[in-house]
Order: sequence, then C-alpha cells, then structure tokens
Amino acid sequence: MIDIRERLNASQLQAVRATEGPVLVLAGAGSGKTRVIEYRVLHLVQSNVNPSSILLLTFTRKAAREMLSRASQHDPRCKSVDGGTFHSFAYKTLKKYGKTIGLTEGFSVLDEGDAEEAIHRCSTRLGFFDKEKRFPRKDTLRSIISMSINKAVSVGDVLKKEYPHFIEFAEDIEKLRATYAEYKLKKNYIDYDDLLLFLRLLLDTDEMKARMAGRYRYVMVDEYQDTNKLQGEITAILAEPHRNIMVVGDDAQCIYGFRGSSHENIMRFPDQYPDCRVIKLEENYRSTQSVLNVANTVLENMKNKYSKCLVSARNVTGARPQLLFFRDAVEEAECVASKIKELRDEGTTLSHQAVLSRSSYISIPLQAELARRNIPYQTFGGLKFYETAHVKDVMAHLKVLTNPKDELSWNRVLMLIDGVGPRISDRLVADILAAPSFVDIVNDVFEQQQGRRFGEGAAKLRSVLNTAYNESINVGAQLSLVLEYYAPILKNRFDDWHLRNNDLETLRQISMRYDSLEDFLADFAIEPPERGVWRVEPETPEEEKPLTLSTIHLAKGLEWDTVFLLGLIDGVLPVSFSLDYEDEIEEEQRIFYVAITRAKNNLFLTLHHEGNRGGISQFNKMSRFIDTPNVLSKLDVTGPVKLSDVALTASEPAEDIAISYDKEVLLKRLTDYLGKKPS
DNA sequence: CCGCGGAGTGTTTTT
DNA sequence: CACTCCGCGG
Repeated sequence: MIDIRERLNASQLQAVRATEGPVLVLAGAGSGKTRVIEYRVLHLVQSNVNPSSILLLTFTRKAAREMLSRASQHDPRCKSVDGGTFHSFAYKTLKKYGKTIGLTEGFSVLDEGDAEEAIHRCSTRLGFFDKEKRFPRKDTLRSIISMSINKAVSVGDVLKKEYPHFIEFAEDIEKLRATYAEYKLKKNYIDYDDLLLFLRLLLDTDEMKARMAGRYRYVMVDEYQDTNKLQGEITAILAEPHRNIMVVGDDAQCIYGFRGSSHENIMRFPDQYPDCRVIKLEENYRSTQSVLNVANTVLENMKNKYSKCLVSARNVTGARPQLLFFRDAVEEAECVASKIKELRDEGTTLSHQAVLSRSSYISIPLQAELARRNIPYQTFGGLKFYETAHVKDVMAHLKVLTNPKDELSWNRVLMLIDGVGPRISDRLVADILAAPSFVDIVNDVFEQQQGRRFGEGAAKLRSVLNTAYNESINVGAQLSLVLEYYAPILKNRFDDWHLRNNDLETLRQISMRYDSLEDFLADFAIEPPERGVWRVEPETPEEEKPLTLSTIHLAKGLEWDTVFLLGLIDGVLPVSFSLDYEDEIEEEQRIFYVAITRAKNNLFLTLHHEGNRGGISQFNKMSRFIDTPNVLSKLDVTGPVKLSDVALTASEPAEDIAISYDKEVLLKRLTDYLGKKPS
C-alpha cells in the first residue's frame, strides 16, 4: 500500500480525506486536481468502500479513463469505479431503467445531423418553410431548441440574445420544439439533450431515487464549471440521499457557454450546501513563473473578478513567453515547423509539444508544412469523420438492422438508390414502418419494387440487408458487407471517393473491436472515436510519438512542455461572432487563459499580418487580449521575421516524397484556404 | 418524380 | 468558398 501523504500537499491531502459530506474543490490550472481525484478514489477504495458505489462524472471519456487507470495502478480494485461523461452515464442508465418513464427499449440516439434532419421534417410538416419571410435553417433551429433546453429558458429568450432577427418566429419555434419532442417519442429517438433531460426525469422518480441511493455512496464531478443547469440538477439529485458529493473545478476555465454551461453551478454550490467544505488548490505544479505571469495578467484584465493568482511551486522562473509576428500564414507555418524541429533536436520530443488554436482551420497551413517535412502529428477537433456524409451513409445501413423503425436512417439508405428521390423514399418508408417485422420489410416491401426504375438497386440492397440480418456474423463482417454494396455508390457520389475510402477502412477497423452491433452504434453516437482523420504516420523507421495539434477546447486538462498558440488575431481569438456580446468576449478570454496554462516551460504566441478570409485580403489586427501594456510587458516580442530567412529551408522537391492520400487532402485544403493553385 | 445547375448565405468551440 | 435550397429540363 502506498503512502498517500508523501505524494500530496496539505490542501490536496485535505481534499482526498474529506470523504463525507459536500466538498467544493476550487482548483486553479495545474494545481494537481487530477491527482486529487486519482488519490481520493484510491483512498476510498483502500478504506474498504465498494468501488462500484463510487460514481465519477467527467467531461470527456479520456479524462475518466486516465484518472481511473492511474488509480488502478496503485490498486486494481479502482477499475470497478463507475464513471464516464454525463451523456454516457445517461445512456447507460436509460438503457437499463428507461422503461420506468415510458421509454421504449431499443431507442436510437440521434447525433446532431440526424436531429437537424428530424427538425427539418417537423418544420416542413408544420408548413413553416412556406412562409414569405425566410424561416431559420435547420441547423439554426436545432441550436435554438438545444440552447433553450440546456439553459432551461424559453425559446424567446434564446432568440432575444442569440438571434434577434428571428424574434418574430418565437411562437413558431416554440411550437416546433413541442412537435419535435413528440416526433422523437413516437419514433423512438433520443437526442443528446434528451439524454440529460430524460435522465433528470428518471432520477426524480421515487423508485429510481431508492435504487440510486443504494447504488452510489460517493459522487464526484470533475470540471464542474462546465456543467449546465440540467447537469447541475442531475448532480444534486444523485447526491441527495447521502450528500457525499465532491465537485472540482475552476471558474476561470469555464469555456462551454455555447453549450449552455455556466459557472453559476460552481459559484452557487456553497449556497446549495451551506455546510460544505471549500478547499482551494492554489499552488501550480505545472508551469514556470514566467508562463503564469502572462496567465495572471490575462485574468486580471477581465471584468469578472476571479480570485486566483497562480503561483508556481516549481521555483523556476523560466523563459518569457514569446510573441511572434509573421507576414502571412505560410510564413507562420514554416517558422513554427522549424521551431518544432529545432526543439526536437534539442531534446524536447514531439509528444511533449503541442500546437493549439481557437478553431481547427487555423492550423491547416501548418498541417501542410508538417506533412511536407515528414513531421508526424495528430489532430484533435474540427471536422469529425463520423459526421461526414460517406460515414453517415454507411452507418445508416447498420442502424436499420437494429432499429427497423428508424425512418431517418431508412430514408438515407433509400435515397442512395439510383432513381429514388424524396417522394419514392417517403412512400417506401411508410410501407416499411407498416410492416410487422424486419423480415417482412425485406421480403414484402422490397419484393414489390421489382420492375420499377429503381428495382435493380432495391434488389441489391435487399440482398445485403438480408445477409447482414440473418447470417450470424460479427459486426466487422456486417460492415464489410455494407461497404461492398456501398462502394459503387461512393464512387458515383463523390469525386474524392478514394480519400473517403480511407475513412471507411478506419470505420471497419473500429467495428471489428465490437461484439454487438447495438454497442457499436451507441458508442458511435455518444463516445465517437477521438482520433483525428488527418493523422500523418511517421515515415521514418523508428517509431516516434506524434506532435499534437488541437483546438483549445480539446486541450483542456492536458499539458505539454512546449505550447504554440496560433492565431492571436482579433476575429480569431476572440472569434468575430463573439464581438457583439460582452459575456462572449469574456468566454473567449477564458479560452485564452486555458490555452496559456497548458504550457509547462515554453510558450509561443503567434499571429500573421496578411489575412485571407473568404477570398478577400485583409490586414489582421493583434488580439485585444494581448494588445494591452500589462500583457505585452510579460512577453518577449519578436519579428516580424523576414520571409527570406525561412523560405530556403522549406523548399524540397515534391517528387522525392511519397505523397500519401492525407497529404493530397492537405494540399487541397491548403490551396482552397489560400485561394490559389499550387505553383 | 428525379437530378442537375444556379443563386444565395454564413463562416466556431462539443456531447 | 462550401453548403443548402430552389426551379427547371428530362
């Protein structure tokens, strides 16, 4: 048994030992909050608490896995601790007990795209698109409805704040929200917001309260500042029977306001539990004082006062963070890539470096440059491959196998058949929904289509579905069958089908890890694969762990020796859409704060002067967050670097490099981005 | 009734 | 520039 006392400071130890009653841990960036959770779990388990009576709710699955695997290294019993994201916990619980509140078994989870499609159908049915004045588009509608649910406010309130020009549709959208809710219930669908909403409803029943009280004795919530109203309520209900609730967070790091989160939950915790213990972790073990000085100044400049002043416990001053100016994005990419290589040669391996940005597109020029220099990297954030049309097409075929009443998926599948459009698809879907079983669908509905214009296509589909449904084959084999059927459709539908084929191959690899199709589909909707598509494998024989490129949002909770933060431009960070709202600018500022505090030793902030957004040249202005005397005084300002200084090192004959598909994509994305052909 | 081509619009972060 | 929506030709 290890001695916990040796590994923690006084406040951390206090947090670990405060097992009974409500506890609020206010943990500044880098103050060892992960460590506290890890050792608290360990401490509980070693005090003979049944590990499965501990519930650990985290923000990402990665975070839960990391903390539990660390604790398990000390004591394998920690593996049985229950945990995950709010959404995955909701799914598991609803799967098991959903019947209690009238949910039918075998519901399917709608992702955002599916939800938009469903909302579109409801709007059409209500005749909202026939109006003279343009009704909001389906993605806007989904976002309005979702926001109203997560923040527990009316549609009108959301419109007033976010879309004042659509305020006249408030009543219609409220109506749509109700229609959409009915539609989902009828079709056995559940969307991301419903997962939380229904979990909340379920937990509020006497039966579930009794069950949950027996099940969990200790509840912990990480990143509590990023929970929304609904999640706060869920936490409170779970804690009710035993009041052994610990929440951990940092109000200065609340960056998910767009999803309805608010630091109100964490601020109000002491009012909610007047007897709670408040433990502050203020010593920073991660960064040098020079890095923290910048972070502290950024905090200081905010209107909202955050009480933190991070003090480095490392007793290292370190190099001052550098602010680097470049002429344009290409020059920026070249210099950053050079610098990364330089640092690697000096001993900071790629896996200890990261490049962060507000939006994923900011790093596209750098990705092209890294690929050109054969620097392996992996990306997090941005366009997810599971949201791309080809992946969704394939998944829809699997979805109808498990849920034959899934009209959205049937529609998607049928529309892919040559000669089938919306009308024919609607008619077929109506027949399918009327059929008593999957076998009847395949045998009767599809049988009737022989001789029609699309008869041949329908017959092929029928044969594939029949085999995939009836033969006892594993998930991988089922997917392979669909892929074989889909191959000609893919080629016909997309010019870049050979690139998209890579994604489908990845999908097949993932599917082979599953025994149950239902589990595969659920994981795909709720905990989709994290790996970025644009991973460039090292071509050198020796394995080298890749460099990380990530959005700031996905870098939360992580740390690296060296961090590059790209795009310190007004309009990028803060993003242009936030500029009209003071609270949104403030959230952007917290995002900036999160980014800075990821760095242990080296921090580079970069921007380029000549912009090219939407094909129009413009001159970028330095981000307002650094363009203040007190922040600038904490930085070493370098540049502008002359292009001639770096151009020579970057040019290599393209023929010498085996161009992989990924690089082709990158090249295309780069040329699109710059709006010109490659020379 | 399908599918193609032109016009118009909005462009972020994630479960 | 990319994506969605609308109108017309087959």
